[in-house]
Amino acid sequence: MKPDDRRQAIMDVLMEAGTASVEELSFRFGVSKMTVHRDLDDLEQAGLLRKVHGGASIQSSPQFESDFRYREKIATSEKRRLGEYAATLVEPGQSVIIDDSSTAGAIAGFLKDIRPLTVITNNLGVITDLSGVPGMNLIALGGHYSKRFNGFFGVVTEEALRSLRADVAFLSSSAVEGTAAFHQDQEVVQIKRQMVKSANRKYLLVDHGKFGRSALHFLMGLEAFDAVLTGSEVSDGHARELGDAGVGLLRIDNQKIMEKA
Amino acid sequence: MKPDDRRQAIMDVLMEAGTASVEELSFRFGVSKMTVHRDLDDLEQAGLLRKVHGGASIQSSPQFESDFRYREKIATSEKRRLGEYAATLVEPGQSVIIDDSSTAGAIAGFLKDIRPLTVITNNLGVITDLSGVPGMNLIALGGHYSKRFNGFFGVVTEEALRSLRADVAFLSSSAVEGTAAFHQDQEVVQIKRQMVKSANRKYLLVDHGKFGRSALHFLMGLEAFDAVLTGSEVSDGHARELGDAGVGLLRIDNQKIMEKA
DNA sequence: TTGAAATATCACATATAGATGTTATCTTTT
DNA sequence: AAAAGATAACATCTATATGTGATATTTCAA
Repeated sequence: MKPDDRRQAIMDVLMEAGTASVEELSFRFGVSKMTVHRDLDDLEQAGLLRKVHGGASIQSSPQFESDFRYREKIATSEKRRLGEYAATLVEPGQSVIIDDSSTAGAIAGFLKDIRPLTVITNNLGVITDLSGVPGMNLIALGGHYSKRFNGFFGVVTEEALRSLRADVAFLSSSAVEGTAAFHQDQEVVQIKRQMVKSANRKYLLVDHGKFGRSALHFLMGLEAFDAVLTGSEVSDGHARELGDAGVGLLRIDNQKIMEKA
Repeated sequence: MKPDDRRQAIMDVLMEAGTASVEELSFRFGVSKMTVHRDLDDLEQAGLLRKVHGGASIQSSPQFESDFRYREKIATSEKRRLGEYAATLVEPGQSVIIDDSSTAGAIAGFLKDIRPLTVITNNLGVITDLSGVPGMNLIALGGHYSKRFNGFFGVVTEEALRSLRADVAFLSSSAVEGTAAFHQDQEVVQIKRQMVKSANRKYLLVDHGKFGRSALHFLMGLEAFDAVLTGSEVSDGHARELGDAGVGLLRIDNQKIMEKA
């Protein structure tokens, strides 16, 4: 295991647990405490965690939470799982919309083998990821770049979307309360709404942590989506609530779908 | 000097001279012939050159020439020079269009200090380069991605451009013959033309090697540009030809402008 | 507040992977 | 076949990563 891999792994541990001791990390990765200290210093330098006496804890200010570098890491395993499953909903030859979220972005990696394929996105991560994949028709949505979301937004984006039509769209939102999705940014909301309009089938991908939270702007009701994909970790209460409202919910297990409500 | 730097440097030499001997490279970089061999093997593996007995020569099939990985490397110093000068034509607060070319792309690095600034581009290299620069309002033009040009093209791109207006545009073309610019790709031509329409001042940046060559599609007459920027290496004959036709030509020296025709 | 225990840091020693050079041997060119 | 060049195998060198033990700092309880 190389240093960089170990550091990534440390972040993964932190993302899960929120906090970890030097002792524990040292044992877990089979390296000295000194090495763990050096890793933590490095990661702290990069602004990814905060060292505390005895270990480290994850940065978690509100400002930090909405930073995409943070968001792209949290719940990585759940996101990968959702992404992997979502990719099975796509057939070769289709066109797919992917929004600016890191959750939807996780699909990109799994789409590389489904060719030919058209991918439409305003997500810079996805663009970088898929540019140069042979057999991949990559359509970028322009717009002004937002560092916070690592994507493109605005009238230009919206107009470009209006002239396009896709088979499937994969979106995410930062919060799900009751049977509606919410997002903290008006501009992002605009684009997501247009994406839904421009696609035949629509799926909302949200990790279980998003349930029961709210955000400033109403995005849309969940009934707008063909299905909501989330991790099996989601509480039965939330699952039932959606089921009662007639919203299709797919709880994705590590191996397969758990339940089709 | 690190291995990767040396390999890059070897490519630079090759780009200039077209061919180089192992002996020569070994001496020039102060390493053994064995090391040069290893470098060349590596670069050959990456498809960037062809080994021949005694040295290496550059890959130079027509297909390869129009590959952006190749284009982004040739005449680097001249391009940097043009880019650096071009940046002086931009004032803080303005909006700037940069096209898909690597020549125009070279401006990006020099624009980072001119803030605030709006940059409009379909060049993925520039987007990657400028995303995250604070004080920079980066507007990407969408469109379908072309690996060959590492940029975005098509109706979407064109439409986005139509709704935008910039103070300055920096373009390049693959050939200049007489007093007209040419390009090998129809789709690219479309976008460049719209860029010119969407900008107040327009500059064409071309390294001296582009003069006297031609390409499939007529792009536009040079009189459409406020000035043509090129290296001082350009022949007097070509310079005179432009001057006679009333086209503004700026020959950029290593230190300053040589001549203002 | 103070001192013992826990933890962190520092400076140096060691280990390791990658890069390079050398020489001998094989291959190509003429 | 001789000369030039390429390759292979091994030795050496170097930067980076890691570990160790000494020293400093922090924590917490008395």
